[in-house]
Amino acid sequence: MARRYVSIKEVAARAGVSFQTASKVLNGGSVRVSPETAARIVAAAKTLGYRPNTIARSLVQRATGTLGLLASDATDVAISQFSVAVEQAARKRGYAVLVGHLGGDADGGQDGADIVRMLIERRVDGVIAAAPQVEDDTEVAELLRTYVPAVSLHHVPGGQVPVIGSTQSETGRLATEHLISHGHRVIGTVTGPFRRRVVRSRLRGYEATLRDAGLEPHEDLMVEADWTPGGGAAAARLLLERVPETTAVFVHNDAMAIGVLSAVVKAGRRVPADVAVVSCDDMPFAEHLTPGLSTVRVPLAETGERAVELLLQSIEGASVSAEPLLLPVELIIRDSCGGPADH
Amino acid sequence: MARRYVSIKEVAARAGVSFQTASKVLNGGSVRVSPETAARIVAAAKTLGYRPNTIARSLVQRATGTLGLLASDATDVAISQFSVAVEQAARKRGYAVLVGHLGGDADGGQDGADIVRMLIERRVDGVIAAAPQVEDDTEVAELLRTYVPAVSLHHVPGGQVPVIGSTQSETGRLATEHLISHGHRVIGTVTGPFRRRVVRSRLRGYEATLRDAGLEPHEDLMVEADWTPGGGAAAARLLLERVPETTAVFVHNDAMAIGVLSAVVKAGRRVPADVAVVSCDDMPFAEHLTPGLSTVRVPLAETGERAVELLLQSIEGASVSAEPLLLPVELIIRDSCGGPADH
DNA sequence: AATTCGTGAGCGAACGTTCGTTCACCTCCG
DNA sequence: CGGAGGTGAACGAACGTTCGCTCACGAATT
Repeated sequence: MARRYVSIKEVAARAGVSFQTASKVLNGGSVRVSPETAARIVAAAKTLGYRPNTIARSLVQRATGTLGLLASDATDVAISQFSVAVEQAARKRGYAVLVGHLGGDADGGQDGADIVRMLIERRVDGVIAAAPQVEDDTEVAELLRTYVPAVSLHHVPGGQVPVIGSTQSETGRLATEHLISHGHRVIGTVTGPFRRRVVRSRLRGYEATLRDAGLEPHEDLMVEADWTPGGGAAAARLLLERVPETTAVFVHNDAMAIGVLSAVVKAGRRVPADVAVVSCDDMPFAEHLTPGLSTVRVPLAETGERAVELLLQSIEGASVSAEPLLLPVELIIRDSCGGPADH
Repeated sequence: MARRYVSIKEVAARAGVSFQTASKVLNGGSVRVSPETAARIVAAAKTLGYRPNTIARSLVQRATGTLGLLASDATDVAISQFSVAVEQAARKRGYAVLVGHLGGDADGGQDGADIVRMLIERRVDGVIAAAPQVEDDTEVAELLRTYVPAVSLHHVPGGQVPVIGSTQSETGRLATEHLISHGHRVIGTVTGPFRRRVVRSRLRGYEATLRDAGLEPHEDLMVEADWTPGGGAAAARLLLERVPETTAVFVHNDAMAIGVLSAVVKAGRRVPADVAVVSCDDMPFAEHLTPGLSTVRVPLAETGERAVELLLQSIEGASVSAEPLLLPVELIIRDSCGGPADH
């Protein structure tokens, strides 16, 4: 209780020097101070328990060494993987991370702009947006454009904010191609919310691949869900009911895949013998589901790191490409799809 | 590029008032200003795109409105659930959250103190520690004790830091009792790292319950793992190999349970018919595993909220109880344990 | 007509730093 | 022995706010 931080002035007084000199020794760079005084200052700082006040420092330097992270409710494992990667990459480079999580998809990302404003008022040096909900939030876009360097994982209406991500249509293509190569002809898909770009891109990949193989995509085969295991289970039930001939499912994330696997089994079918499943993400648990989940690996941790790098460059004034920086995805074959293709 | 924030002085100049008056209107409380001037100031702020600088505000108010969160690598789903809850609870009360994630358990939590120092230098108003790795880190403990109000989810060596959590021994007891009530006599357990207090508490509950039922706990039945699905799978394999008579397993978290389920099945046994499984946490996916995972629900989101409340009280100077605040746990019965007890 | 009061606004100081400049003193050199 | 040069440290200003006090002015009260 009654804790008080000691300021550099008190340290200086104790060491018998001006506070500016103490500042040079304790925090500043080029020293121009005799070893003895320096030692005296350091000793004083130590016995008083001095901790530099970065708030004051930020004020004069006009930089906080802090990055803001706008994340969608990171109960979503994928997002949380990404956030951790971002924070660790940032800290390695001397930056701290201030987070704001949006509420569920339900409230329409209403508070995205509030969070960004909060970050701006706290004068973060840059913002990383990782929230599909803001894909079409023009208010957020406008704030990011005009106030602070930013990088987004998702499309930003109006542009001018660098985007980083993965080739999502490729994700849909890889999964679908693999299922086709196993001889499947009735391939359903359990997706995230249709209005998300990720979802539409993946669907584009899925549909194009089907057409390339001479199969006509059908509405009944595409079931919208909400990224959660429960949603995935419900969607799978619906799919099998609407199109009982379905022999394969492409699921848009691993969390939903958990639910899909369980729903398929509960419907009395075997995976992969009766229904093959391929998903997206490759979360750490995917390998250990029963059966092992085949999934298109999205390099979330790497994306986080690259996002930080990109943002830091942009903070340092480098002008960054308008073209999205896309990291490659990779199909990881396990058991749920029936193993390696056999053609 | 070349973005510059406009300060309140520029707003004031444009509105033709002193900057202190502008401050009163835009950020301050009690107004004492005529409606017309107020309107003029607000208008000027709007056209200039003024955003208050909380850095400067923090400096004079000696409070940042920011909470620090020291979290263990939140790739762990449970921790990430907790962090999200903390951040949302904090923001609801006007606080932002600055996070620091420790590296894997491997590097011994070496950087825990670094993170806390970083938080302190950024002058967070309080710190929430959610990292088992720091359970016996005296340096972190000392920092928390002397510099900043804090609340921890785990024991803090030397005390004086309020602790919040769940009754962990109860967790072990509930799970074990339920398995015994199903008639199981050879009950193994797949645990987190032995050196963690959570683990030891749960083991205490497990052993005590076995003894109460006249069963002698045996070392071979307790297998240490690392909280991950992969670790859980390996541990389960080892357990079934060492004690093939095992008919039930108590797993220390849902992530490992995923691996345990898969390892049991791969060993040619059925869950729950041959081997019953009960776990801890109740993550959103637990319900949707195959079979549905019975698990002792740990109220992580609620714990996060309570942690924030407790911390805020402590920041406001309330002296808080030395006794850990423990939230109740609850056994959720699904299929992996064989359903409700039938005695 | 003299005094009090309230209202609207200005002003100085402080928060804890960093940064660039100035200053005092000593040594060395011609 | 006088000035140049170098070294160690002090000093003033600024960063963008909040907070408490002062001040001018007009209306209301005596």
